[in-house]
Amino acid sequence: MDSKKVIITLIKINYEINIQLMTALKPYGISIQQFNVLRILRGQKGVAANLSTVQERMINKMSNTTRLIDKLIEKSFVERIICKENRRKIELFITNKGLVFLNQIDPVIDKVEEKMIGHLKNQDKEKVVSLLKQFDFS
Amino acid sequence: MDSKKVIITLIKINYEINIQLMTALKPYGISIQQFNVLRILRGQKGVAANLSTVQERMINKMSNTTRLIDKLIEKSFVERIICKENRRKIELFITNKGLVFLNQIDPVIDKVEEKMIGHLKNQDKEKVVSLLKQFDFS
DNA sequence: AAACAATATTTGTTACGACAAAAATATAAA
DNA sequence: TTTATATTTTTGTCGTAACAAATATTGTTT
Repeated sequence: MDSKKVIITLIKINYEINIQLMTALKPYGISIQQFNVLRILRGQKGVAANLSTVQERMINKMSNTTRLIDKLIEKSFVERIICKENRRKIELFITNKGLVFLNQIDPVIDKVEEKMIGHLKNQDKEKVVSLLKQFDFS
Repeated sequence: MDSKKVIITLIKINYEINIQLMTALKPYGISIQQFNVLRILRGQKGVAANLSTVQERMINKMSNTTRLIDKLIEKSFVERIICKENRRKIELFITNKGLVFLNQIDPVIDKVEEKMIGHLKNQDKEKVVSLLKQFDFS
């Protein structure tokens, strides 16, 4: 099989996944990127996160995290404080409002994900992941 | 296995693929999207393509094809003529310069694709594709 | 023909990714 | 201490995606 075909298939599937996720989030007025940043901040469990910490955990490392977080602050889902020990750094927290919002959305996303691949056998899901991890990006 | 893990893995792999392709194209001053439009136009083998034809064949159907093509016209890789029979339509052609350019880039992309998954067994490539096609986006 | 609907493309807006450069602060070296 | 270097975040710019609305043209109906 042509390598090109595999790549194109994967890119198309990714595109479809994105559409599904976007569509599910749309009624809630939040983008996938903002949603992911919120999830990262929730994962901190009250511990402050620096911008760089968030950035490391994001999929798109080159995105502009400052402005993504600006949007979340506008919505009062996130708070930004200047770090006392090192004033170059900032400290980011998810607010209560952000937590409530996120908890509301989680099942929506879970449902979309299950719809997309919930019918796959466990063995098949593991096979996809193991095959994808064999891709070489060195 | 968690469906979420499969989805996230796929999104991350797609991200890496994009980086590899982008990096390969960068020295040539062209984006993946522009490159793909050029390939679509080459596939026409001299037959004019309408904007809508190009759009149908693109992966990102919602992208702004008009402006993507504007960029290619600036580079003299594409020509745009208003269709005589139906002046709402436009006719798009890849130029000779565009063809030469594309032929120069093809092997570069092929090489990147081979580097990423050329080492996979034929059977494994087919397995990935067949598993990915089982995803449900209805 | 005039009005209306359908089709094809363009334009405008918002959000984000990629990336370079600037700004602010901290740390280390001379 | 002054200078240089490193770190962290912010800002600016461009390209593109998503999407709505506008425009132009054609086709259809009355």
